[in-house]
Amino acid sequence: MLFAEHGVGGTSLQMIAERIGVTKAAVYHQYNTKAEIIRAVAEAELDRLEMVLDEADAEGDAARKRDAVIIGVVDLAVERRRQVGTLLNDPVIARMYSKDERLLRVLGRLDQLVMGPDAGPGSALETAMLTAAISGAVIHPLVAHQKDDILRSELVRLVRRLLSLPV
Amino acid sequence: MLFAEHGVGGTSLQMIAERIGVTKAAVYHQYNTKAEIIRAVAEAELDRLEMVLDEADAEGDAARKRDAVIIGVVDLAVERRRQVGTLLNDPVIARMYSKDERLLRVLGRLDQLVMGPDAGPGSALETAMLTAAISGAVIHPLVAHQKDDILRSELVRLVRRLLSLPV
DNA sequence: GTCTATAGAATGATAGAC
DNA sequence: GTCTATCATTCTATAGAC
Repeated sequence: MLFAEHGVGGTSLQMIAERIGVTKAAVYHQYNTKAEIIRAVAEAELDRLEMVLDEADAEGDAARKRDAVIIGVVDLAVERRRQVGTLLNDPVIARMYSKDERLLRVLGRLDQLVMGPDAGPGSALETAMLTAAISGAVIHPLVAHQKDDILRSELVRLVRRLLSLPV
Repeated sequence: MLFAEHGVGGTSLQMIAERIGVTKAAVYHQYNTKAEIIRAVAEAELDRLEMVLDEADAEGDAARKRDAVIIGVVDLAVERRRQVGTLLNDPVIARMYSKDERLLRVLGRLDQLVMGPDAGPGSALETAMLTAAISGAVIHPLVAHQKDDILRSELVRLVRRLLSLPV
């Protein structure tokens, strides 16, 4: 993904068109502005996260929902290392979505699923740290070379420890 | 900081010059290329991190070093929320420093100080998660509004939990 | 839908005066 | 050291042919 390679602000429509294999004009036929492209990419990533939440929410009780969402989010982050980090960390997207109600709603749902229905308002920091830890760890210089399956199991273990859950 | 606001790739020399209050030509008198500016900013941030490590290393035993580095890194991240995230997450800097020996050496030192002298190679992921969690949490949408002092104490508490340390 | 061609602004970088 | 002026290139975006 180009946004993850050069940052959103450092990616031009020329690059995007060349990567796809068409001209700029063809890209502009699908999207009217660069902002629209950014939005489409961010929304697609949010779709994936929401699917993970939906699947977890289909579980029976709160504990199973929580376990499912932890595994699901870790899987998503490992599978799409760079993209998840871009969504959460790129300053252009951050500015675009700082007041976006969908992003806040999805993060709120994640918070509820992870921390349980009786979570107070103080749980936000814990959830923030959780998502930051996962999305940041998978692209960290110290971990860049790590194999997917080892990364997955270790991340789940550390996340559970962060949440004071039994491993 | 402009790099934190628009990303490194999305920041132009025009913007930098205007922010300082001079012309582009004046900036080019100090730095020969844009890459040189990026490097200077990243090095300054690394300097700060290394100073924190130096102070922690001056403590007596391993446990005190570890406690000092946790508090120092959290303080640094809260004090410079955006900048720390930029150094660790911006793809342009990441590419520039992916094979930089100084960055790897500093992160290695951090790993040693946090995990102790008897830490195995598996500790890298734990340290990666730690730095990612701290640097990512402080700029997270769910936490952006949080006051500095509360953020500081809560982060230290959660970091210690992540490391299985007594709070 | 995709192309060529182009407009007008912004980009990184340089030359030369003060 | 800082300025104005400029260079070649690239940028976002549009017009119009096929």
